[in-house]
Parts: sequence; C-alpha cells; structure tokens
Amino acid sequence: MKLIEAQEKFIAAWGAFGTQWGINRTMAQIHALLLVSDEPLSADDIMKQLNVSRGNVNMNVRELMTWGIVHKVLKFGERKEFFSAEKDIYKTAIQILKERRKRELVPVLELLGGLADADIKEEGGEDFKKLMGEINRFGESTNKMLDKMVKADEHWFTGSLMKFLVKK
Amino acid sequence: MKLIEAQEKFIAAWGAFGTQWGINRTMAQIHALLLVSDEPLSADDIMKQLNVSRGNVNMNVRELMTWGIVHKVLKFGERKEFFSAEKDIYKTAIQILKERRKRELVPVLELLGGLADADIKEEGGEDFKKLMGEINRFGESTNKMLDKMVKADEHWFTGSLMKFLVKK
DNA sequence: ACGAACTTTCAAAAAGTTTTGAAAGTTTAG
DNA sequence: CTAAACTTTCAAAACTTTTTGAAAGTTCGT
Repeated sequence: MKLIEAQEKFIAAWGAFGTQWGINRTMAQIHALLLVSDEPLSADDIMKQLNVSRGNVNMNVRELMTWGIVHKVLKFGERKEFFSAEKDIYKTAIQILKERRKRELVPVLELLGGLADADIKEEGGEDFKKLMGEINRFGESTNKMLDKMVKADEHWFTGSLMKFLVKK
Repeated sequence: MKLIEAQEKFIAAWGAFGTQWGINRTMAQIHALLLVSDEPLSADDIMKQLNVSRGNVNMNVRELMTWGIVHKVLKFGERKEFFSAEKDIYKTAIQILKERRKRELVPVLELLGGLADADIKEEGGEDFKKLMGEINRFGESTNKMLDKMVKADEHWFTGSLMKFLVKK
C-alpha cells in the first residue's frame, strides 16, 4: 500500500468515527491529519489537503485547541501560524477525558443533586428523589474514578490498573 | 416544588444532555420519561406526554431496545405494547458501555490493526505504522478494561475498583 | 503610517438529522 | 373471514449543524 493511501484511509475513517461520537467530521479529520504529519501544518496546508474552506479550518482548529490536543506552533522567520497535534496518544486520551468530564458529566451532577434534594411533598415524590439520588451517586463515583485516572501517570494506567483488572 | 415540575425538568435536561453525546433528543427524553414512570407506558402515553408523533416514538423506542435499556412489557388482557426502562442505573450504564464498545471501539481497532500491519515501503512508512500501532495498543488496553468492567458485578465497581483508585 | 500577509467573523447556503403523519402492514377477537 | 386495534414504514417537511467565502480585523516589516 502507498503511504499516502494509508494516511488518507486513516483520515477518512477518523472523520467517520468522529461523527458517531459528537465530533464533527472536519474537526476529526484535521486532528487525524495533524497526527500523521510530523511537521506542523498551516491553515493553508490543511485547506489544501482536506479540501475545506478557510473559515472551517479556523473554527475547528480553535476548537481542537480548546480541547487541549492541538497546539499553535510558531516557526522562526515565518509569519504564518502552524498547528501540531499532541502525538502521545495517552496524553491525548486523558485530555479528552478531562474535558468531557467537565463539559458533560459535571453539569449533569449539578442537576441531579438539585433534584435529589428538592422539597417535594406529593405522593411518589420520595421515589423520584430516590431515583435522582441513585443516578447522582453513580455519577459521582464515575466522576471520582475519572478524576483519579486523569491525575495518574501513564505507567499507572497501562501498568497497575491493567494488572488489577486482569487478576481475578 | 411540584413532582410534575421536577420530572419535567429532569426529562428536558436529559434530552438536552443527550444531544451533547451522540443521542437524539427524543430518544433521551423517552428514556428519562420511562425512568421516572413506575408503570410501563404505551406508545400513546409517550406521544401525549412528550408531544411527539407516533412514528418518532416507535423509532426511538425500538432504538432504545437495541441498546438493551428499555424493554417491551405485555400487560395481561391488553392489546397494546407497553415499555419500561431498566431502573437499575448500574445495569443501564454497563449496558451502554457494552454497546458503545461494540459499535464505536471495536471497528476502530480493526482499522488501526490493519494499518499498523500494512505493507508500506516508502520513506516515513515506519513512523506511520508506529503511530497506528501505538493508537491501536492504547485502544486494545481500553477495550480490555471495558470488557472487565462489563463482566464484573456492581459490588466490584463501587467496591474494589473505587478502593483501588482511591489509595495512592 | 502603509500595505501585504495573515487570521477571524458571520450571514447565507448546503448538508445532515430528526420528525411528522398518512398509508401500509400485522395481529387479534369475535 | 372481517373489522378494529394496534404497530411499522417512509417520503416529505422541519429543524439543526456544518460549511463556505467574502469582508472585516489584526499584525508586522519597512
């Protein structure tokens, strides 16, 4: 297989998988492209390679930066900005976990906590509050677990955790 | 607060959070409604309460069943089909994990495995294959970890795993 | 201060997804 | 077998998200 072919296959597939999660195609493809490029790329480079507009590149590159998995790189003597993806896949995953926890889990916990403590006097109110409390407790456990994972180092993940998981 | 109000708040919020993940609003709302209803509901009940069409209810209830978190319940002497959500939140979460692993992780691993083993002779081909191999190894670890979690019981999750994570 | 080289913005267009509702299909009671 | 009571399907409409590209904004070298 040609290298270019393989890279394009990876980029296309990454884009398609991205949409299955809540990530838009271009964003996932830019990420994939930056992953396989060893040199940082400019907005123009990305536009050409993925065949998308300047606005689209700008928007999605910025979004990838808010996720903390793509960084701006300034080349000496060049006016343009270049972008490069975090190449350590473990760091990338942890970064994504961290952001999703913050954006998607924490707000749910706030809602649930509020509803579990609500002052509801009617028939059935206790059952409802119990359900909210259960979902909340489960969410809080998950939250704690993710927090630990995010704060641990790579060795811990592939080493201790895997060993713990494999035994029994 | 009125019970009805609190329930509606939960259903609306669940729907909004759903869209942040890759889940459509109606599907998330139906799930929330079935969670807070202690009696199973018919398609007509759901239509009325959420104000959505029959087709929409049918489609999304079926999708929830393919996720294994909503079940058909037949009431004695009734012609209609009723639906009920798994109320154990731990079981629900495991079920979702299981399905996402199958739908979203396994296909990625297949792609990566193929690319990591591809026969690429050009300059730079080794680096590319190395990257694919690294992502693949990370994915395989995650896959194994999820598999353990899915096969374990609730006590293990809230008990041993949490204890392991909390120490050191 | 000027203009070239760049980045950002945003309204409109395109694309993608969800929802509707009426028609077709199925099941059951009598 | 027939009709009523239901469920399923699917093309078209509504809605949402993404993308475009031109205009506005910014930065930098001279």
